[in-house]
Amino acid sequence: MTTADGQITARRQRRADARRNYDLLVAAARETFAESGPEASLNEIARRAGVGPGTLYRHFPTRSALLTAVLKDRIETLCSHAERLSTADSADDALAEWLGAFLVHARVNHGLGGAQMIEEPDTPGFDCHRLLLDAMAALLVRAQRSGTARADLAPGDLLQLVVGIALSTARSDDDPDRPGRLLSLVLDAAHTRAKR
Amino acid sequence: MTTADGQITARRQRRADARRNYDLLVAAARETFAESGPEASLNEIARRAGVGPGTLYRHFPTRSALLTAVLKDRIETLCSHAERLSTADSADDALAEWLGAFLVHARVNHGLGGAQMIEEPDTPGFDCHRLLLDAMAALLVRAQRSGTARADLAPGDLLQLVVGIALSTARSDDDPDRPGRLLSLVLDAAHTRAKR
DNA sequence: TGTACATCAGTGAACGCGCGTTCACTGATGTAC
DNA sequence: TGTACATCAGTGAACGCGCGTTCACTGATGTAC
Repeated sequence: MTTADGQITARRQRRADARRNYDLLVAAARETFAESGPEASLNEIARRAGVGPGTLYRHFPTRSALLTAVLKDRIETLCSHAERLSTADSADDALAEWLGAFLVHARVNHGLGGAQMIEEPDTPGFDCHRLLLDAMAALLVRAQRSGTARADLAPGDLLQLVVGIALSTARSDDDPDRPGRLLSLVLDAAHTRAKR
Repeated sequence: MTTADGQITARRQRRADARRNYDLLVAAARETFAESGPEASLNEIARRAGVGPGTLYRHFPTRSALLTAVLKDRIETLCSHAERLSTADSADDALAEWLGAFLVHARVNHGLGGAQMIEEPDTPGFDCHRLLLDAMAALLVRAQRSGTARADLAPGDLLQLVVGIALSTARSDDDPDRPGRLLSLVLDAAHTRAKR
C-alpha cells in the first residue's frame, strides 16, 4: 500500500467493529449536532452511538474532525452539484442556484455548515473550505467570462458574504423569507451594472 | 418618583456601594468580554471587579443584561452618530458612513456587538436592536427619498446583512480589508441601478 | 448635628452539574501458518 | 480448514475543571427623628 506521502506501508485491514462504530458515531453526531448545534456534548454523542467516550476519541481526535465527517456527504453533494451546473445554459443562473443550495447547507442545524466555514481547517486531506471555494470559484469565473458577473469580485468574498447571511439568520425563524431576500441582494451586488 | 409605567414609587436613593460596584462590574465585564468574547465566565468577571458572584447577580440577573450594559455607551454613540448624519449633504454617503461605523461596532471584541444583535431582546427599557434599527431606518429612508437607494430595501434586511458580515469576519484576521470590501458590495446592492 | 434603625447590598463558601479527556484493562478480529 | 497470536479497538469509571447559581449571614448606608 502506498500512502499520500509516498511511504510504503503494509497495513492490516480495519477491523469490522471499528468500521461499525465509526458509522454509528457519525450517525449519532449528525443527530446530536442537528438538535444542539456545533457545540453539542461529545459524551452525549458517544452515549447515543452506544460506545464509550474513549472510542469516540480514537476515531475523532478533535471535535472538528467529527464535524467534518458529519458534513462530508453534504459538502461532496454540493461539489458535484457545482460540477453539474458548470455546463448549464446560463452561467448566471447556475451561480445563483448553487449559492442558494450552499446557503441552505450553511444555515441548517443551527448554522452547522456556516460555523464549519469560519473555523480553522484542521482535517488534513479534506479541507471543506477549499473544496467549496473551488466549486464556487469555477461557477463565478464562468459568470464573469460570460459578462454577467462583476470582474472585480473575489470568490472568497462572495462565499464569505453568504456564510454571513447563514450565521446571522441561523438562529431566528421569525421571517423565513429573509435569507432568500438577503441572498438575492447579494446576487444583485455580484451582477454587472448594465443589467437593468 | 414616577416610573415609566406610571406608578408612583417613593424609592430610597441607591446606596453608594451599589453604584460603585455596578460601575466596577461593567468595567470588568468590558475587559473580560473584550478578551474572551460574549461567552466569558461570569465568575471571572465578578473576580476581576473584586466582588462576590452574588453581587454580580444582584445587578445583572442575566448574562445578556450585563452585555447590554457594556454595550450601552457604544450603542448610544452610534445612535447620536446617526442623528448627526441625518442632516448630511449626501444621504447616500451618510448611510455608508454609518454602516461602516456599525460594522466596526459589530465586529469588535470577537463579534460582541454582532452577537448581541442576533439575541432575543430581554432587557426591558433598552432594546438595542430596536434602537439601532430605527437609527439606520432613518438614514435609509432619507437615501431612498433622495433616489439613491433602492425603494424595495427593508431596513431590517440591510442591518442583518451587515451583522452577517460582522459575524463571519469577527474571528479571522487574515485579511483586514475583507470586511470593508464586503460592506461596499452590500452598499452597491443597496443602490439604485441607474447609478453607474 | 447626632443617633437609631430599617432596608438594601455584599459576601463567598458551597452545591450540583456536565464537560472534555485519560488510561489500565479487557476483548475482538485479521493474519500467518 | 483450523488454530495461535499479535495487534488493534473498545471500555467506562474516574479525574479535574470551571461553570452558573444560591442563600444564610454580615455589613453598609440612607433616612427619619
